[in-house]
Amino acid sequence: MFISLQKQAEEMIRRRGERVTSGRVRILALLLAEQRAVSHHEIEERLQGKYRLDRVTLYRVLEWLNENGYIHRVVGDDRVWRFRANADVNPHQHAHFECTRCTRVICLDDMKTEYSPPLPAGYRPQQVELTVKGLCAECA
Amino acid sequence: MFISLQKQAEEMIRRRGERVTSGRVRILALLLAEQRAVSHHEIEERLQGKYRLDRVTLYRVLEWLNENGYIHRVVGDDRVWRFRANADVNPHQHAHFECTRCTRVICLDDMKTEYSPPLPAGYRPQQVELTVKGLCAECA
DNA sequence: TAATAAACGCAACTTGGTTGCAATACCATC
DNA sequence: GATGGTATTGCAACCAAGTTGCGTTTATTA
Repeated sequence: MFISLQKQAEEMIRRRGERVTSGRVRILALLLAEQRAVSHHEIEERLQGKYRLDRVTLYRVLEWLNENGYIHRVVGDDRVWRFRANADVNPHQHAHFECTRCTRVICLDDMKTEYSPPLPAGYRPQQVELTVKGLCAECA
Repeated sequence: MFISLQKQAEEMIRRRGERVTSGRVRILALLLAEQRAVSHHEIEERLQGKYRLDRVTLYRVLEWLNENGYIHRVVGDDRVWRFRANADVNPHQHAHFECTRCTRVICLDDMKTEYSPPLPAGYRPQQVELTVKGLCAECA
């Protein structure tokens, strides 16, 4: 299943001349298939059996994918990192929705805030993050 | 020092008929004196000597102050809670600035976003949080 | 001032994430 | 296709932030 995503993930990494490892491909493919931001723990659960990966490796792969711009991460109110594959949209301007009941996080990709609030003198903005908290469709 | 803030803090709690304890007063006063959001750890450091408080108690006091609306908390990219006394502004609409170098967090109180981005069907927004990341005046 | 319910302090625990290091897997080159 | 060097992996141990249980102390109310 998701063979095409595996291929797509592999191709994304190879194209940039980075080392293609099974872990990177599997995780990136998994995140590409996902509509929302998933936690380290959730990813670990899905990689059972012969696909299982050491938790440390998983952390490192996620860190690597993040640093190299394949994915991005958000920290929720439960202080847990959640990861999502980057669409080709501007990576420095995205919004998230966080459900206050089930802690699920989804990305609101279609928003295009160019909003930049007034900052004190000397402050330099680099990135604006907007999080809407509330109840998701299932919890509402 | 800050006697008036101690008094103010005490008065805030007493006025609502809640139990006035030295820990609550000290911490609320400390937060009232602060222009930015401070972490549990920072608060602990400032309460040395005869003012020192057990870390667990500190966590519990902060939790209590938060639940009772005296303060609010933000989680930064370092996954650490930071606390700030609530101004009398609308508590459900505030913005923060987070320095990507020194992790300092300040509150941008004067912003008045009424912005509510389009959500998927069935989703119910409760609160909008906007975080601007970048370099603070000292780190820029 | 005594009764009592809420707060506090201590110790032990949990969870999410990190570090060091030896073993293994990519991939470039032969 | 074999080989070697470097990047990645897995394991074990570790760390930091925050939580839980429980006996002791303290703030309030009568």
